[in-house]
Amino acid sequence: MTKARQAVQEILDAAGTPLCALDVEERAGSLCDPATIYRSLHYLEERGLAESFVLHCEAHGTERYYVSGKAQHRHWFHCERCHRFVDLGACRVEPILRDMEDDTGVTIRSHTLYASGFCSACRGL
Amino acid sequence: MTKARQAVQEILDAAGTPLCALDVEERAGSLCDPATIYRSLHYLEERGLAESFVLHCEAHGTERYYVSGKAQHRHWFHCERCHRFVDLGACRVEPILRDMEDDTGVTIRSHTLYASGFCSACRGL
DNA sequence: GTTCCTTTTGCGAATGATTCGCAAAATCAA
DNA sequence: TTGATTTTGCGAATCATTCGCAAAAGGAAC
Ligand SMILES: [Mn+2]
Ligand SMILES: [Mn+2]
Ligand SMILES: [Zn+2]
Ligand SMILES: [Zn+2]
Repeated sequence: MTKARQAVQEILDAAGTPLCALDVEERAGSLCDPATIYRSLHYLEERGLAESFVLHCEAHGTERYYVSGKAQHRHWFHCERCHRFVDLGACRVEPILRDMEDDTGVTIRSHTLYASGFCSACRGL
Repeated sequence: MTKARQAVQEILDAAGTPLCALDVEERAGSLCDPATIYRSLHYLEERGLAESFVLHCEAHGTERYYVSGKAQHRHWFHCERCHRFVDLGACRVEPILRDMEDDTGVTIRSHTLYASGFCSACRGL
């Protein structure tokens, strides 16, 4: 584990919310080059130490977000107004996916689920 | 409804699988400029005539896929080997999302769910 | 701690999907 | 028709991400 990879891992572990590459860069300061951030994220994801999903938000465009792979697999909500993520808790769709596998014959190795709308703070605005 | 928008709508309605912008372009032939394809897709999505999701596949990178908004809302599986989509059937996660709303206080306006792995044809390779 | 080999990094250039600016073309309403 | 509004084509610009490559770092025997 190199210094850069270690730092990225710790940033994700401590975040408590999905981070895009730029978020990680900011938190890493001048520790390493942006390209190394990307490479470290890939490195961690390949080894299951990080997970990612791609979210499209009207305001920010398409961005890939990363979370630590050390926490329990969970899903996220993205607020279209304040652009914060809300933790929706541990994954509840595994049984449904298993049904879908039975129905269609596919073998599911991974899935992406996220929701968007307004968080409770932004709802009445 | 202009000629270009009409054509894009018909392409999505007839597709039976999610299409990326390039797929739509190919099917539209020289009917219009690529920029007009993108603009038409946005136009249709704003009006609920199309839906999209962003999928990241190791082999193809990050791409946005569109489906007709006229069919029932459903979810898709993406094969990591042959890169075809398999229809997973009508959405089954609405009740779970409603529970998540109750648990967290967020208001969900849309959600994205897709799975990936190997389709039945690619499984034994 | 020197030597040789493998891996990682920085830096700048390239990519590729998508978006923009703007003037021409098409639509629409009166 | 006419003038206003919307849409389109085309090329340039964006922007996140990736690449190429040479320098730097790390590692395992001598
Ligand atoms: Mn956002
Ligand atoms: Mn693919
Ligand atoms: Zn909010
Ligand atoms: Zn397949």
